[in-house]
Amino acid sequence: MPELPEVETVRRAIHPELVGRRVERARICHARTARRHARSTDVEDRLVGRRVTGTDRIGKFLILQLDSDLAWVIHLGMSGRIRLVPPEDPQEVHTRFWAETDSGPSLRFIDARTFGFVAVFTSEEMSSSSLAKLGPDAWNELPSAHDLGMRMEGRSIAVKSLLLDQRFLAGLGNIYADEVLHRAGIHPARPAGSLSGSEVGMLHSRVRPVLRDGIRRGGTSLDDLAYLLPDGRAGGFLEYLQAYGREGRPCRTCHTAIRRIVIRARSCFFCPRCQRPPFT
DNA sequence: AACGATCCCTGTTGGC
DNA sequence: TGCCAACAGGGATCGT
Repeated sequence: MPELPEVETVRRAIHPELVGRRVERARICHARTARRHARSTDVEDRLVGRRVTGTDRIGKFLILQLDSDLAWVIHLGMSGRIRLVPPEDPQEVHTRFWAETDSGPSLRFIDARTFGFVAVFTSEEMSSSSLAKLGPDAWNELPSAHDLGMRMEGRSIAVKSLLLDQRFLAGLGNIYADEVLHRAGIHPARPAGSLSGSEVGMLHSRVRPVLRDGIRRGGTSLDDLAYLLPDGRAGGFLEYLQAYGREGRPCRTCHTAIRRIVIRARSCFFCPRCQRPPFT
């Protein structure tokens, strides 16, 4: 699934291709993809004629800054994919949005399950949108271990669920949360407030290295349906995962079989030996 | 405020 | 081989 490393990979790939380009044509092909606006044409009308001045990312939200103080916001959801292609390339199935630039590549948004969206926000709309509720970015603004510990204190919620809460920390999804917990040796069902100081320190210390490794490999491409790089290649982090999707396979540290449990309707993969369960 | 449950959506998978 | 229910999951929303 596209999480922080995947979105960051996309951002880095499209930055040199799109910054400075002007949008000449834009089309929402599936109304749900523009659901943050009253009408699909709001997205199209606001985009056409605008120039891309920069790129940004907050958590899993990709932001293309535009002139006229507008922000082009794209969320990949769970099956979203951004392609940069020559305008004459045939359209892929499940193309939900496209934009053509002046003498540059076309951006295509392909999203089979339509959990993703495309929006163009004014700065006022940005500050009242869901982006304003995001917690610190797990890559660019990771709080200190002390700060994280303070915010976990007294919380009964499973630490895995808290890591998925984008208001707590923005950018981790199901894959990277499991990877962080495995590398930190912490069981996903542990109440967040039950972690010792040194456990919070371990957790904190694994966040950026896991994200860094994911970004280095171009993210995780799970299957044909989901995330790919903008040039169509698959990300290479799948074979480096230690926990996610590895049920029954040996832990890379201790060779114990990885287990799968469900917490809050989310799969959690963990090593029962390296990640000790909570006392109950 | 904190937390859990439910819904959205559709390609894939597994059971019969 | 064909059919269909179950499954996957980020974020919004609602109930307790």
